[in-house]
Amino acid sequence: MATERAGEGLTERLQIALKGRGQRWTEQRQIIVDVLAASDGHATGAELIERVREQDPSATPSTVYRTLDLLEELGLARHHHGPDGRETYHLEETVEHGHLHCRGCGAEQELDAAAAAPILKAITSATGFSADLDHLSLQGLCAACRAAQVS
Amino acid sequence: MATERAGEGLTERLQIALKGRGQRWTEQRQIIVDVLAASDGHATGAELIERVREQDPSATPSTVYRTLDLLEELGLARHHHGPDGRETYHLEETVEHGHLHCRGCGAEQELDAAAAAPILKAITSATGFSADLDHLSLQGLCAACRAAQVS
DNA sequence: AAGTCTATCGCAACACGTTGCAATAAGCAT
DNA sequence: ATGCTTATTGCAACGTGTTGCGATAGACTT
Repeated sequence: MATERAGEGLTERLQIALKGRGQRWTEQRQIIVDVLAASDGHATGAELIERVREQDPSATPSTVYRTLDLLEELGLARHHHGPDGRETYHLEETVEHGHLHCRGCGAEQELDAAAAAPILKAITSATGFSADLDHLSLQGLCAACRAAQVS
Repeated sequence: MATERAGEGLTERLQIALKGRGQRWTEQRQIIVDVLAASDGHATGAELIERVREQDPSATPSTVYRTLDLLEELGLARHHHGPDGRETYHLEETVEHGHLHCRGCGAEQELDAAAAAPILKAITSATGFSADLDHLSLQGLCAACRAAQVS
């Protein structure tokens, strides 16, 4: 039961993708991918750095952020911005999804692809824009808070 | 035509609102409101600070950000996060609107209330969530880039 | 196996935004 | 006008994320 090691398939995919771009596979990148795989769901940059440092205290923020950027370029990871502008990262394996932040109760809901489909469709027909679900981060009032406020 | 001075009505509204909350009207706040009014459209925190400093070199970032937060609490200003997580602020007088960032060409479109209406409606019916248009910041591909990429 | 090229790393400095605290000054009461 | 209360300010330090640069070390060639 590998709780720390990313699936061999993922590592392999990465090595191949990197080689194809003339880039290199390093111990650090293995650790960062592992950490990202182990923290399924979301993790902020700071959390990821902390966890990477547990395995390799010599790791620095710049390396972690640069690797995250690289993983995004390769389509293996994504990030989005929370309501406070901070970033959270997750592996692309995670189902693509959006986020809803309620400014009333602070709750955060996820928005899966099925629920988002009509929204994305409305966006496209209103604007011609094809929006990325993974960057869709809405703020507003959830149903409960709305009911409470209407009074 | 006052390009630097916020409308007297606005200033008055502010003074009254502040007094009602046991808070104070200061020179700094006047300057910040003026700057915000003069930079119609959007301005980042850093830009606002710079412009405030032109009028009062002793102003500090903390004061500017705290005042912006205050203006938001009073419903006079808003901020939203760009695709890089940085913030942009604008007066509430500005028409409420959302933003569309194209990851292909980097273009930024505004989304006015009329165009957004069906989108907000779709969000509500899919999730029960009542989304804030001013925080609606989408990323994706604009129509032109989509056409170019489909090739 | 040794050498070469250059991607990656660690470091240090920067940029934006936030927070705690002591000094200042706004607004009220006398 | 003078003093009092406390909101506001400036400062300094911190947190997150980014960037430039010299040193390190992968991967390939010979």
